[in-house]
Amino acid sequence: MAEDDKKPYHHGELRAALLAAAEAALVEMPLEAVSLREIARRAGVSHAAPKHHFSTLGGLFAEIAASGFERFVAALDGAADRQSDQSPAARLRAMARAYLRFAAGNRAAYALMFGKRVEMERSPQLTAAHIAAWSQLETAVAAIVGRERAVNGSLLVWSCCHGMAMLMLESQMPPHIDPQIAIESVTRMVIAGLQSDT
Amino acid sequence: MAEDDKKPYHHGELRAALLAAAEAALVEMPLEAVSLREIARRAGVSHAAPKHHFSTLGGLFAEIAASGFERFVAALDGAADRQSDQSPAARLRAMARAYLRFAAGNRAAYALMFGKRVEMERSPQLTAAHIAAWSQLETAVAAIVGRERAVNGSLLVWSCCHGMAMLMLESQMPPHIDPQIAIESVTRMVIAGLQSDT
DNA sequence: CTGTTTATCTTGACGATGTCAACATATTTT
DNA sequence: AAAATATGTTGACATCGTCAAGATAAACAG
Repeated sequence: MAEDDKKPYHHGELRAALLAAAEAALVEMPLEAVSLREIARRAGVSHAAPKHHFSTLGGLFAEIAASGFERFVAALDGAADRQSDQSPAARLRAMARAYLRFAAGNRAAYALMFGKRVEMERSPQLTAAHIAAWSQLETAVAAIVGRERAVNGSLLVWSCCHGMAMLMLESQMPPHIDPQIAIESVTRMVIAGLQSDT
Repeated sequence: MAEDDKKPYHHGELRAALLAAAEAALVEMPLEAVSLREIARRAGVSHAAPKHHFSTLGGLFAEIAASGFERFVAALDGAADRQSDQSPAARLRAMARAYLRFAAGNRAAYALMFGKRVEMERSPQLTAAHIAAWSQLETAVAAIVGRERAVNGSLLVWSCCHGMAMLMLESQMPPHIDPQIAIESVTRMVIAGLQSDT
């Protein structure tokens, strides 16, 4: 109902508009180049307008990271649920695939979620989401190797997924590798490593 | 022989001093906070002095990344050589350990080497070092699984190491995990995954 | 040894940034 | 309707990277 207003002094939905503008900017330019002023510019407001909605640029980014975490956890949960009739190993593989698909499809959010740009400690919501994601994974791993080895096992899985995601996002993977095939192959080997004894 | 000079107009070793100041700054403050002016300040010169030695801040960082790569490749090579009488798997594990030790002991260099802060494409030397590191790893993996599977295998190892290194450096590992034990456990599982069939 | 050229460093400037304070305008509450 | 509050705008400040112009020392030519 507010799409055709010329230029109302009050935007009305500025908070949401800023988040949208930020996400749009984040797909078009590198993270470091996204400034508060740039976001304000894209939203069509003055450079200081965001102050009333986000105390700082980090705060805005933290909000994007938080919503990213929500979708992330949901994606992993969904992937596992869709395989609930399969073996624990199949469920874990589905989660790993979902992990990498999320990273590829939400590059900016992923970078904010796992980068140092937003300081996790500042937002209890963020740390909670982070821990939730971890224990989600740990549960899936425990179904395969038992609770005893779940800690180190989930670290293995997480490291692999995170590392691969980072290599992809920062385009540092060897160019001759097909991501799809690589994902299948690597997830298979990771699970084999999990299931090995010792 | 030049440590006690008062304030010679010409520094004499400014290029080296700037690199040293940058590395010092990088261990004391987050990467994004390290500015050219801060580096100049630490070196005791004016804010524009670095211009004559490094065209840009990125250029200075690129140099640090390049020297980091040299030490990195040497560390991996050395670790493998020291195990030359052991099995290929033992050699690869030694390399993985060396990888993570390097990351932990050269946080700033590692971040610059594998982050987006310095654009690899700009320096042929950097890309060469990067490729060298990869093929170094690929060779070690090929000794275990054959050349056929070496590509995907080395991606597995690299992803795990890189991911774990990143989690450590950005302090996003679950707090209750002992890094040393984790490294041993994860490298063992990774190699088991490599050796699994299919 | 003297004069000139060259490399290095300083100073001052520009536009851009994040953030704050002061002011303007709209919405909500009283 | 008036007052209080929320949400914009404008202007300022310090800091940043970078450039251009001047200052100073070193290297070099004769």
